[in-house]
Amino acid sequence: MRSQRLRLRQLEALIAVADHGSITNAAAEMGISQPAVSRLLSDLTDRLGFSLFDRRKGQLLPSQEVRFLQPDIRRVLELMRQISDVSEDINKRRAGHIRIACLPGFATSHLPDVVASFLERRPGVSMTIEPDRPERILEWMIGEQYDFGVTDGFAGHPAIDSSNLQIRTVCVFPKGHRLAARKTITPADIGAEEIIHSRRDSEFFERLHDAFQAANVEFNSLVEIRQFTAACELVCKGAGIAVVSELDAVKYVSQGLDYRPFRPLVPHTLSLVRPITQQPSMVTLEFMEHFANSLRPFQLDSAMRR
Amino acid sequence: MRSQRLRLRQLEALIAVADHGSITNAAAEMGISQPAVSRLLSDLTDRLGFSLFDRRKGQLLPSQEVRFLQPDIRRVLELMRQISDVSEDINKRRAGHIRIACLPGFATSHLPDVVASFLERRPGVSMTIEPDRPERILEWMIGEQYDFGVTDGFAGHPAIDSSNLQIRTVCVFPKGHRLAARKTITPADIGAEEIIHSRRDSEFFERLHDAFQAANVEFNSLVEIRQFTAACELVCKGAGIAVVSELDAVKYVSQGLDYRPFRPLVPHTLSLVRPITQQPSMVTLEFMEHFANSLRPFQLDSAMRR
DNA sequence: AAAAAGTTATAACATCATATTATATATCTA
DNA sequence: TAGATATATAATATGATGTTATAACTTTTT
Repeated sequence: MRSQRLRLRQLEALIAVADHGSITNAAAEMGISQPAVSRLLSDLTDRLGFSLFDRRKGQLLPSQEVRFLQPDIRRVLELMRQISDVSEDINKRRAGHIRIACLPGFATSHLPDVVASFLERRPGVSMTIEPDRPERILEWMIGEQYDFGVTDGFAGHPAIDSSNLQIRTVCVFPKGHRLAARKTITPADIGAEEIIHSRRDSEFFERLHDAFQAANVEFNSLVEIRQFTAACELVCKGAGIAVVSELDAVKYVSQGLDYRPFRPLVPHTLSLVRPITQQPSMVTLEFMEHFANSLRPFQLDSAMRR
Repeated sequence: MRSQRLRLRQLEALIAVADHGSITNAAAEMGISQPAVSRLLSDLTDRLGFSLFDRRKGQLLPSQEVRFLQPDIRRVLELMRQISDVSEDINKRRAGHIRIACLPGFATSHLPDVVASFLERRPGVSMTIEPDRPERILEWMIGEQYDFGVTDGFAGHPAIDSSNLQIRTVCVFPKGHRLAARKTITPADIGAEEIIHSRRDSEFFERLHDAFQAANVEFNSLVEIRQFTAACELVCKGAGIAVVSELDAVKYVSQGLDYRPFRPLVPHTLSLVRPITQQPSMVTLEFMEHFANSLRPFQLDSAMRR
């Protein structure tokens, strides 16, 4: 008769009685009948093999043995409650963890706003953000180390699910610059300027350079740099001008930068990537949508492209 | 249908599947049938409200949501196992905690041996030992702060259960002392010696003093001190002689002390006390018996008293 | 593409845990 | 000791958890 498995319900009854001093009160507290609790306790006594309570003046006091076990028992019950609560939160998309890999520029310019607004109403959600080079971002995705990635000019890979977004680009210059007089800016307008631009082997540079060639304007290179944000910093300091994603440009208006649309349209291709094999968690899906929405105002939509 | 309470069994199944990659293996591991596990999981899915596993190449991989919950779930299962194990140990008297209050002398002389031999074969048992004055020991008992106490000359109290033991006493002197020539020592033998003795208001001093008076020998007081152990220390240093419990005397033979029985019999009364209201834990009962046994060799039994 | 092998889900049912109500028994209070 | 209160036991209902049998689905092999 040294019976069965230890039951959670028995432990709940034990703690209820310890806390309320009588089986009757414990039963009321648990919302079940007194005999139910009585039997839970007698079963538990059989199971554990020692007496659980001493009766003193009508009060049931936990035995020394029970007192010794109580902390662990309470921890179990607390953890069960917590698991329940957290799974509730997961359903409300209020708990979980999202691992994001992105370009370094993104981690400092656009992403923080998006992340902050996302987390604001989701107290149980946490994130890991890993800024790195595009090649590493792809590795993270393939290895399923991260749930979601932001990179640019992604060519495609069998293990990676991606969607490319065309982001509007603008010509940036220091506030008060002569270019501020123009409504849009063309290669011809900036032939005389020194240009800060992305790497020569990048897809975006190639497209920008083509635009200058087509307009028969010389491309006057000053600095080659990876990140649009760094280019903006340099422009702010008056080092030169640049054509960058509008996404980055807007962050620098408060720091003395001004910008105008660049024509012809030379969009910057942003790639949202994720591991194809792994089913993303619900909260990750929600974040990806949230992120995509945050880019919508900067996207080159069909209306504009015409 | 967002059903019932979270079941332990469901969590066990979840972890088994996560650990063994398939429902079939998990079922084998748990020693139950495959459909049983299948149903536990489907019930749990209903309960939690999100999918638990992604199938990839025939392997079941835990979903992101499950991975997020896994640490807590494992902790619950581990704690349940632990509660089971500890309660086993309690039954074998191998786990528990015993709070002992005793006279300061006891804490350094007799008790350590008894405690050490008791704990040796009981890995899960821990103790609190509080050395204090007799008055405090009684307070501890009345307040149920401690499980067991050792004091002396206890008069009785409605909240305290006690048993008094008569411990043989001996006359102690430095090795090589002239008294070593005698087989037993009487007041007449030590009339010339300076005596180190317990407090004048103690029951034991009174009885000792009476013995001297009955023998018509002057009691030559040198030092009055609470503890027998302290008296032994002084005797070792050659300060004088003393009549102390044999219990304490034996600890000092290795430190240059010698002793002989004292006549007439003036036993020292040791009191073992415990709170009367509180049922002691099984391991405490066992310790009290162990402790009483350890005193038996020093007890004045009826055979000796004649 | 079909067959074979393996895995999982569903159905029908047995058993045990956990609840109920009714009632006997024990314990406390006056 | 009587009455009030608390607890245990009995009879029974229901849900959780198990079983076996079998259908449905996947993956691998032919």
